[in-house]
Amino acid sequence: MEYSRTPYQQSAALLRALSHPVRLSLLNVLCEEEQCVCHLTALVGKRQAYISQQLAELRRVGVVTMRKEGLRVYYRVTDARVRVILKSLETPRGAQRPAHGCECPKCADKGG
Amino acid sequence: MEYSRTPYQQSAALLRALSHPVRLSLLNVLCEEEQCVCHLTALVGKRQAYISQQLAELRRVGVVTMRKEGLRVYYRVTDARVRVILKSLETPRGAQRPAHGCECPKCADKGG
DNA sequence: AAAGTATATTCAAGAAATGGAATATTCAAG
DNA sequence: CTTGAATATTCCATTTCTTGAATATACTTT
Repeated sequence: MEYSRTPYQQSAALLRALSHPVRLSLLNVLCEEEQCVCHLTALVGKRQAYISQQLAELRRVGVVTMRKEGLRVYYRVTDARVRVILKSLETPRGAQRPAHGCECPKCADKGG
Repeated sequence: MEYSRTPYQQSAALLRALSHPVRLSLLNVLCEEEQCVCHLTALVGKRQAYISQQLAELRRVGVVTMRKEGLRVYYRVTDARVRVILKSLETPRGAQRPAHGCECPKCADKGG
């Protein structure tokens, strides 16, 4: 698992953790404010064990943190990027400016 | 595969397409401006067929579009969310305000 | 139409994610 | 220390992702 050469490895791992319907809905709630597991379980409408699994996944990449208080466990978002990303998902798609010619390194800068 | 109830399904698919080191590096280049496949291949340093595979994946979720011009094929980003997300990945993590009590629907709003 | 170039697609095997079931852990109360 | 409640973890079968290899397609030139 020698997976840490490109700077994209870590970003990819973050995005992968987010790229799941249930985890997204969890984060969406958590982005507002800290919540306990029972709340999250009720909101998402899945088994508690399953919710815990998904929360563990989110912890694994460090986007949420848990805090115990008696029997309850409270989760909250600890990575600001999550909010930006979740918010951007609501954004309309939008397009981009057209094109221009090609200046491949393969074509122009070919001196290996 | 009856997977289209939550609005998160589609967002998750988008994020999943992005959550890959090679695809991220492709998008990073494409976010600047349109590029041809040979350019992308040279930049990323992988086999051409492989790059095409990843570009196809990105096309599948609609974040890039291809345009033919002779033998060359030019790709460009067509989903504004991609830029926001990629940019946010460079952002420092940042933390969040503390906590408060719990008001589970399970606890308070229990009238099922 | 044959040959060459740039790019796309298909196939398959190994790796990883998914989600259910059972079970373990932790804390509070008695 | 036993019981019960809230949450976490482990195990496993199934599905999905990954990526190399081979091959196909599309366009240009001759």
